[in-house]
Amino acid sequence: MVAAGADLADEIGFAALTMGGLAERLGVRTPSLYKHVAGQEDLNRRIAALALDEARHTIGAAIQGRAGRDALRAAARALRDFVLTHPGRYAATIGLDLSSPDDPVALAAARSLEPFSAVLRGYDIAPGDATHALRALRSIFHGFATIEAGGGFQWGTSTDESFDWLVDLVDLGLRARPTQQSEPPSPAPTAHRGAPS
Amino acid sequence: MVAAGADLADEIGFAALTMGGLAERLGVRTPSLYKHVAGQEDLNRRIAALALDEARHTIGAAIQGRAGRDALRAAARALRDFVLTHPGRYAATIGLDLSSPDDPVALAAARSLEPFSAVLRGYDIAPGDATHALRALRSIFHGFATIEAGGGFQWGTSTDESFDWLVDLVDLGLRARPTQQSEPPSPAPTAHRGAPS
DNA sequence: ACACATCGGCTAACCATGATAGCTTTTGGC
DNA sequence: GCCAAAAGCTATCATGGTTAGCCGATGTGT
Repeated sequence: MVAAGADLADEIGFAALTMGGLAERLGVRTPSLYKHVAGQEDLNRRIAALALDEARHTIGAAIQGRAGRDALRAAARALRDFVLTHPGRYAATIGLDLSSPDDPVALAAARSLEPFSAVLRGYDIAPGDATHALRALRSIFHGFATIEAGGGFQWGTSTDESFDWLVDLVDLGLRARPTQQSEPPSPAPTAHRGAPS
Repeated sequence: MVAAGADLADEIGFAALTMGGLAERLGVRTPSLYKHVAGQEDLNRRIAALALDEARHTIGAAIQGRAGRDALRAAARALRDFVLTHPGRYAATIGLDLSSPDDPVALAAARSLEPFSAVLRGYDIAPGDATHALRALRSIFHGFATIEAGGGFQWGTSTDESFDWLVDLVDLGLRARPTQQSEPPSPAPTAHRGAPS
């Protein structure tokens, strides 16, 4: 049922998703939905959790076997494709209340950054800068994808080209940064936990 | 009245802005508002236009007398400050319908990019890449500011530091890009019109 | 076979909000 | 003081989220 809501949101826009609309889509009366979700807020959060997990899996699959700029490119493209093909789902993930750290949505949000964390392992980032770098990647590609999905880029210039240009910009910036001196004594950060940013 | 709506949106969040709430704030009954705006949609767009103009002026003032990285930093900080101090106004500017090119909101949106266009004149960007670079700056700082304003950055790590790190990343990326060969024969792009992206 | 708990649906009703119609009051120029 | 425009009001309606309380189907333990 949450999946049906997510599909409907992708079709008509997340802001236009109503309990009545979803009930109609399911061939059911509105109050029946309350046997499955606690209300619209609950529905929205479940769609968000679904979207975050789907995005993580898709992006994770896209970077398999890649590293460095290839991985960055693949991850960024996978995110962009996800947002363009599932704008409603993705919109559900914006502006969530994440204050309860063990809430399923907050966990999904934290885990959704794992692929980007993996991408950063292909660059020479000082351990103390890991959070900054992760926040940077997230901001950058979230920003592009949401503006593009919202029709914010006017003009004829190809957004595909702009996107590739942006990926190159980020790759160059990550490399141009003064490299950290040799290997730190402590073991490299392991992957057992995606760092929430 | 639009300004009162913008202030209220900053206080309670743009999504929570209602005609009834604004009427109460103004000490007036709801239908009276319809003598001034055509409806909620119209109110939202007017708030968006106000916000875009205010942001443009604030960012424009911040980059006066600066160039290169200083200008980039100043512009990015001014945008971030604007979003953090006026989250409701800024949220009104997201996802606007810009399909009518001579609509006041579309004009304000196009003009709002002028300061970033000016910042880019401090870098050696090939003319054909101007739109890409402008879209990049917009995506990057929009992304960071909206995620931060929405409480999306968890953890204790300072968002101030992350922001400065991001600005450096962009500056380095813009400089590391293979430089265009010498001066183009045509005159440098003038400032008389901000390029909508 | 039967009692019954559970699940998932229903109708009816309520409340908040956006919107419109039509009337009244305020106000400012003459 | 007159009058038209500006700005307010009450009354009313539609939509959408939500709750309460009821009903039928299903499946299980005795």
